[in-house]
Amino acid sequence: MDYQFQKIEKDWQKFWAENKTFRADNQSGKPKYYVLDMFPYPSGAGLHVGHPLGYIASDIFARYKRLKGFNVLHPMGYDSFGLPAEQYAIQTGQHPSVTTEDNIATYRRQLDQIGFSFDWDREVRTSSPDYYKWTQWIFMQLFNSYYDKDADKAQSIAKLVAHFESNGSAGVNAVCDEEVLSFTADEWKAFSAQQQQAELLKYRLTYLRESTVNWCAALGTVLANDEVKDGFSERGGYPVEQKKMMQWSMRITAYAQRLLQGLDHIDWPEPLKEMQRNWIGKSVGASVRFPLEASPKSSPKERTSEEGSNSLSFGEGRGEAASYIEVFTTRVDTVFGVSFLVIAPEHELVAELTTPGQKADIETYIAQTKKKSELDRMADTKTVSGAFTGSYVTNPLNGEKVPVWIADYVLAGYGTGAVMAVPSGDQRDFLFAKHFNLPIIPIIDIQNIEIEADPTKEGKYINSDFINGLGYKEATAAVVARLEELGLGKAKVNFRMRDAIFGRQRYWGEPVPVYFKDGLPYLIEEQHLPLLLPEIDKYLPTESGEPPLGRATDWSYKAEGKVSPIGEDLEGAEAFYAYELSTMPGWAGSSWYWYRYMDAHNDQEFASREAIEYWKDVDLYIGGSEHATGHLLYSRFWNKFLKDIGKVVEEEPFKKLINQGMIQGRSNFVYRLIDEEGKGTNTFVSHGLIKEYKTSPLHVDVNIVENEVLNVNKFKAWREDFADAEFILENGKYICGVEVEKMSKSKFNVVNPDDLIARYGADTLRMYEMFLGPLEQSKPWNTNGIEGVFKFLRKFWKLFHDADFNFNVSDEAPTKAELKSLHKIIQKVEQDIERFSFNTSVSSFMIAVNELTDLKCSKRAILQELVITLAPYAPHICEELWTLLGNPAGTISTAAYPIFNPAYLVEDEFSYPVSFNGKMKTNVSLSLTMETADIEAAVLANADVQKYLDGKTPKKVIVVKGRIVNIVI
RNA sequence: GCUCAGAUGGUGGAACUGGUAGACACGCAGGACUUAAAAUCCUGUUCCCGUUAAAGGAGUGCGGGUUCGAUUCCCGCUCUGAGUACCA
Repeated sequence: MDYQFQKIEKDWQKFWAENKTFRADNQSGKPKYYVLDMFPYPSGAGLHVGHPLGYIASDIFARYKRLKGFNVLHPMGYDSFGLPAEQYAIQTGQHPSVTTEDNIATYRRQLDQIGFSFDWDREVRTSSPDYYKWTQWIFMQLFNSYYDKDADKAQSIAKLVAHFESNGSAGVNAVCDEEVLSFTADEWKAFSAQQQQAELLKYRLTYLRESTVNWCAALGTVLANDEVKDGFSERGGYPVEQKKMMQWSMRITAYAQRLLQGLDHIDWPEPLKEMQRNWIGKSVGASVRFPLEASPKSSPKERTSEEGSNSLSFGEGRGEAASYIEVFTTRVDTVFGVSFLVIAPEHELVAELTTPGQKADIETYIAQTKKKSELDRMADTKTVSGAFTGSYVTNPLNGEKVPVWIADYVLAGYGTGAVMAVPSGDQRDFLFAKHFNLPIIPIIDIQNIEIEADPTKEGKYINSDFINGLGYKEATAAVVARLEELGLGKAKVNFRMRDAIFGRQRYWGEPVPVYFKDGLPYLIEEQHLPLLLPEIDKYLPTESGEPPLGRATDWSYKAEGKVSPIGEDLEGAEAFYAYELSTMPGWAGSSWYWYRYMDAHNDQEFASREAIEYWKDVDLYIGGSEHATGHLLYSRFWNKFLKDIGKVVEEEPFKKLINQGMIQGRSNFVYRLIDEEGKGTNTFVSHGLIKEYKTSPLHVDVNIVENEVLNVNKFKAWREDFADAEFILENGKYICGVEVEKMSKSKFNVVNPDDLIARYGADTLRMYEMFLGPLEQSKPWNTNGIEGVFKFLRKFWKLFHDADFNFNVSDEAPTKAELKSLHKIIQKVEQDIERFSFNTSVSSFMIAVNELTDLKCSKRAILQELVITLAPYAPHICEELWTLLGNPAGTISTAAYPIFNPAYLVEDEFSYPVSFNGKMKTNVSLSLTMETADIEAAVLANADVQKYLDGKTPKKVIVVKGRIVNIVI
């Protein structure tokens, strides 16, 4: 039979499913290997040809590892909570779970067609209650934990309570809100339960607080920083504004240092690690307090907690007048160059600092900055603007009077929202000083500040009191020491990363397992998990602007017992408490899912101890780099937390990570002829001739174009108005234009894997996706060339068959040449897979099959091994041939990868390339056992070489044994 | 602006540690088979000069450098893509 891929592929996919060929066991004598793909959000559009790229690569790797004797865990699931299903629900009234279900069915069908070796018994769906029960459970553990800086890990909140009970707040070194109370043990005990709860909330790893959020009115929800691009929502492109809201947050900043350090120990692409480093944004510097002019010197040592908190930290606490402004600086050595202070327009002290005389100015300026959108503010970095408050602070080291300004180049969200301006060393301060005529004080002898600021660290200090004459390092140390002595500053590490907002005003997400009592949040009891998403009448905010869950009629909790059903006797109604109305964000379910695969059906734990200790972590994770600062950071955070509380064993979840490149679209164009009146005609000009005519380009469906040649008949059938289109051809063909764009329906450049599989089969698709180029490189999809891979598989099939397609394999002993071809490919594929260079192994397979075809090789000894090496790439055809070779069905998946024998590659002769001054001219074939001196003599004696020498004596002859001869003349 | 990645034939790409640049495939051209087409097979295909062959010259974004020898290493520049954006 000819290569009948459709039948073969269907048969084997059925066989794998029925026999659970790829089921992984949680115990095995084999070493474990965990290959994970980033699970997809099941969108309504289904898979396009770009999606499976990473899945194919990981599948090849997983299948290869099985052949290499590993117990491989290779699961797949769905990140099935998300906005699109909800948007669709709003439009159609259809429950998101219904559309999600449908979309998953489509995904599953498409995935199955490609022949992946997933263990489907372990499938997870983040929107399934069996799954989100454990997402909620992890949330509860976070709520019940705080970060102890001395132990440098998360600890049970009970431990903190015990500390408060015996020692009060003294000696607590924890990551917390900036405004925590100082109290004794007795005072703590005297607090009401409510006061205690309010205080503990300031320490919990997930907590509620009023924060400035990215509010997207069009989507009706808040967005995480990584979901906002240039002031617009990443999804949909709607405007995003800053708004203050009560929000659940995750204290990820507690882990900033560990998240940073962990990067040094994982095998991830360097650019991705760099992105995380930038996102975390560690800067080492100092905090410095500038006392306010009029007020008496503060006694700042009483403050309990600003350390480690990343948030704004102003004043002495609530209700009291501030006595200083705190700034963060990375150049504390330049403190004698401070000629003014700048605080953000949103800074808490602005009103207090503004003198009556300056009030009008300041108010005008604030109004002006408020009007500017986030986008304008970012785009416009050149215009200098600001206003003087009228107040002064004192330089803590030289007592000089320093004016306080406000300006929008200082961001409220970073550091303390205030900077000490050193115009001689900082370009922004320099421009500001020039613009407003403020003094610019040189502080380093070699500084050149004629035209711009000079941030040098070289040279000696001048105009700088006790550090005059010192160098950078000593000066910094001396200034910090003096500030500490004065109690007006200290060395400080600042992180740019903020705590992550953990709530969406949306329906289609995990409910937060929290109810409210007297305005404070409490966890529901663990036995009541999962807290199921309630049914609601429509998926919109309530009339009063509450999130959609506010529409649920029975959305409350009875602490001692059960969830209140509607219409229940209202006796004891005061014991029913309202649930949280927001739901968890998209990243909640994806921040731990790799553990659920380890033990997907466990209803006692998120995964059993045994399963976690066996599988430990993900050995290879493949996915897109777009998740660099979202999913991949949050997952590392949750993993570290789970490690801290002893639930998992590894500090980092993903040992090795590979980013597959994005597949871009490749659009084709036709060119409509424009007539004299400037109107479009129904005549189309071939691309090569468009310079001679007036035309306008028009996207054309790439599926009716082959090798840039338009199928004219299909084009006429494509759209009614083209039915009687006419064409101006070149060489009898209509050639289309080409452009690389995003793959999207509106550009008619979407290529569907289903169509390609129907035409060429999954094995061809798999190999072609790999053949396209290096996995990590982004590239446009181009179906041109898929024929080459298809031909290769047919040729491969033919090796096992005679001219009439009868299966025909001989048991003759292989020749040296055949063994050489085989072992070349065994070695090559092994090396290529280990370095994830799948495209080069496809070429090598082609070379091997070409060679064996030329050798007319049909020997079992060769082909049986070749089939195993190809099986990870083209599993269906290999299963079929493996069975035809007489092996039990399905056993190729666990066959042993052939052992490479270098002896078969040993050559005794080598054709030395001989170059003259580095330019290759001729070859001389010599024995590989020859020594350098003999090679030189033999080469020089060669007739061709003599000809090139043309009687000249070589100046030098370089001989590299087994490689090259270079003659210098 | 900063950070990172990249630039090789008509196209996708290969060349792994500095050692024959262009493997493999597409496309194109020519040929075989065929009444014809499709399919299949064979040959050629970096560019320039050359009637063919030979011979010669140029050549991995641009300009320099190191080296017997550079796509590979170093310096400077241009362009493309990604991330980030007044981070004090």
